[in-house]
Amino acid sequence: MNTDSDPDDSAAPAPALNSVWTRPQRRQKEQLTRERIVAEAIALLDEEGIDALSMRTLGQRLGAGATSLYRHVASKDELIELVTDEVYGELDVPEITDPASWRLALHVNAHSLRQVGLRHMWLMNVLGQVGLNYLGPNVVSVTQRSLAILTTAGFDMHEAARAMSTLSSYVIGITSAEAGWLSALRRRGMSEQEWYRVVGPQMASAAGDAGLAEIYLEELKKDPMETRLGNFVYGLDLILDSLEIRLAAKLAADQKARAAASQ
Amino acid sequence: MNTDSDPDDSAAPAPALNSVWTRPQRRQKEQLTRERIVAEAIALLDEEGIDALSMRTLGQRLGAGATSLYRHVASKDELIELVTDEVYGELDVPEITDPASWRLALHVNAHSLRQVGLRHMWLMNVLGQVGLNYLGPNVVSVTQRSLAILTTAGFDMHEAARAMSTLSSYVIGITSAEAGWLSALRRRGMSEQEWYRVVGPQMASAAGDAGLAEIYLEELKKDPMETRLGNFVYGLDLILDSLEIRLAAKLAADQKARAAASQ
DNA sequence: ACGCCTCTGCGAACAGTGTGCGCAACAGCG
DNA sequence: CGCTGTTGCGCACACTGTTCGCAGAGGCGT
Repeated sequence: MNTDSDPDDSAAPAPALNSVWTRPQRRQKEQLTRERIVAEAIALLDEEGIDALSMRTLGQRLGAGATSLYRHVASKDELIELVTDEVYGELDVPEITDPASWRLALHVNAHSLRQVGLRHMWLMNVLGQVGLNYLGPNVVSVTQRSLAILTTAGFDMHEAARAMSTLSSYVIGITSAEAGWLSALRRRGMSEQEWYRVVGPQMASAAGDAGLAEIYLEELKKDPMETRLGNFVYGLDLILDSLEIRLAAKLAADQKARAAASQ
Repeated sequence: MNTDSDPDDSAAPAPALNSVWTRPQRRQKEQLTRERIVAEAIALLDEEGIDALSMRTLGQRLGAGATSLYRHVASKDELIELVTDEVYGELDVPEITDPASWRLALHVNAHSLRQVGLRHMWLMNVLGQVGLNYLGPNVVSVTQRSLAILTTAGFDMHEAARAMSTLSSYVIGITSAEAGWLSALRRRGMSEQEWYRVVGPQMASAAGDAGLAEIYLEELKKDPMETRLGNFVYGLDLILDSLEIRLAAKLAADQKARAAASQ
């Protein structure tokens, strides 16, 4: 179009410094895919926390522009939905055939959920906000397999759903608190002992009663990670104990009914 | 400075239309205080949800500029902390003298927490994100009084703390899911029945097994609010049952030890 | 080999966000 | 009257999520 000093044959229509060399050869680097985006988002979330996840920084880490992501993901909310489902795939939900092993299976299941929640500290946040609105394949599969544990144990579908709701509410609730606590510590760059030392006196003074502070001071002596695990197991066993009792009662009632029917 | 047609005596130093009448007489309207800010923030949160809370809109509702709020509140996070503590004041934590009435007291306590969480649907979100890092007066007071229920029941401080953690984790977890569910519905402007009708088939097709969808279809027939309350009570009783058993065991052991000591 | 057509990436832009800075107006004091 | 400390706020900055229209590239039919 315009006659510039460039000896190139085909004239550049735009600003002149757009030769073959300066121009980025885009398709060289691997393509942007939904899988790559989700994987990188998880990495970013794990490293920097949920506040650090922005489309621009995520795009940067992928060597792409921010808006390019929208070709593969409709919105940030949808991305979070995808990411959540992906992480749900890490859950360990044992399949059982022997009805008697239901308790162990639930134990493993609960611990697995807690571990995943602590590995990805943003997860519990998201789960709390969303309830059970996400219907990704992994979420659905996990729910089904979890329910299967309880139904093969002998619960009917109705009670199995309620029991599962109780159990996962508890695990999500307590792990959410744990993750929030740990990431708050990380943000401030403190260890748990340091924090207790700082806030213990403050707490003791705020409370006329010394009862609360007493516990905190006691925690100082033990390994905090171990303490939290102990607390988790305490509540878990509380729930499982009750389930065991109800199951026994139900099985006895069923057997009685069957005996009465056959007679 | 400039000679305009205004017969006013004192010349305006800045753009001319700054007379005594156009100038807002600020101190007429009641002052901005931390209490007013917190109260209005709660109102805004309840009406529009947590995403709608911005310093600008909050300032607007108070008839003030956005940055004026920062004279009374250090940051938005601190505001949320204040708001959370304020709402904690709504909780009903019965004080008991008769050790035998612990179960009723915890029942009331748990229901109260759920009600507050449903009244302020943003609360559970915040609680999940934060664990027990907020140390406002109401939060501390509630924690103490909740623990008091369990200690007067006969638990030692250590187990009381664990039991309380279990209980509140469960309530927060399940109420968080419930609130997330309800506010998602409100955002879409659907009733619960409508949603089940839409998503039920989708769910049934995603799951090869029809077990999951079966429950959802069953829910369609009953009052959803009642169903959710039933689910909540189921899990609550699960936990309280176990606590009752442990308490009985502990009391028996204590009595035995006392008898052995006195003999 | 050419033209075309769909797909993918991206720069610019828009409306909003939380928040620091410095200036103006006021209340209460001496 | 002036001084001083408190309170409100306009401006500005660095971000955010998201839309739009354009520019290349790959694949296809002819």
